[in-house]
Amino acid sequence: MTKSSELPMTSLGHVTPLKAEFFNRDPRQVARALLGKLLIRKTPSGILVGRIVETEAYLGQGDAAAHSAAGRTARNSVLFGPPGHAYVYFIYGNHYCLNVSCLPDGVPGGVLFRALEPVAGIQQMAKARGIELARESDVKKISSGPGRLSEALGITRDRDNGKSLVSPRSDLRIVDDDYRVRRVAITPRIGIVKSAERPLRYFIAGNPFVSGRSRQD
DNA sequence: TACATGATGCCCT
DNA sequence: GGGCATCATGTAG
Repeated sequence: MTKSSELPMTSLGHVTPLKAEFFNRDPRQVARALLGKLLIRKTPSGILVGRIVETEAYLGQGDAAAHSAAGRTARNSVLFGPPGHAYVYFIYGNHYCLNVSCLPDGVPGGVLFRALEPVAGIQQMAKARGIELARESDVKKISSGPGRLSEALGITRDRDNGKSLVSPRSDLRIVDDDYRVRRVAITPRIGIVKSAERPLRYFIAGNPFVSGRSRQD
């Protein structure tokens, strides 16, 4: 509330930027709590805003699917650092995925952003994705998927890996606009082989912008 | 230095 | 529903 005046998004009304403490806990709690929050990207040509509708938790220890499972390396070091920082990695030769570090400095863990519901800067995001907004349903192609949302927001490893998501000066932040999530669904994570059965994927039940199979509640 | 693999998305059938 | 592009990273040799 105190910082809301710093953000040029008066059209969205009252918002509260999340602080580092929000991320200083178990990734499962963070993944659940992030649903309904707004991810905000400031660019030279405008503000991009998306509501977080789908996340996945990656536990530092005892989670074979997590990048941090085999210990600290140059690539995954952000996951071992302080909470509230962006961990961006390149995957399948084509896509970037955005995560946020959780837990105290020295303890690995993170949350993957899997899907956003476009809120503002929709035209600019569609352009970044190279898609035409011909029909209403085309909006769902903008940021329904981890690689898609990264492309929509212009997120890359060089530009964003290691960046704070809780600094007032950061061009990438998360805020709370008091949006109420009605119902949360929990399922196994998508696209992994190890620890594939663990229910660590969280999404807003019934939200049409959730990626892949949004059924189940 | 070489090689296998992956927290994906797109296009084709 | 399935195949494939495409490359950074980690590990083996």
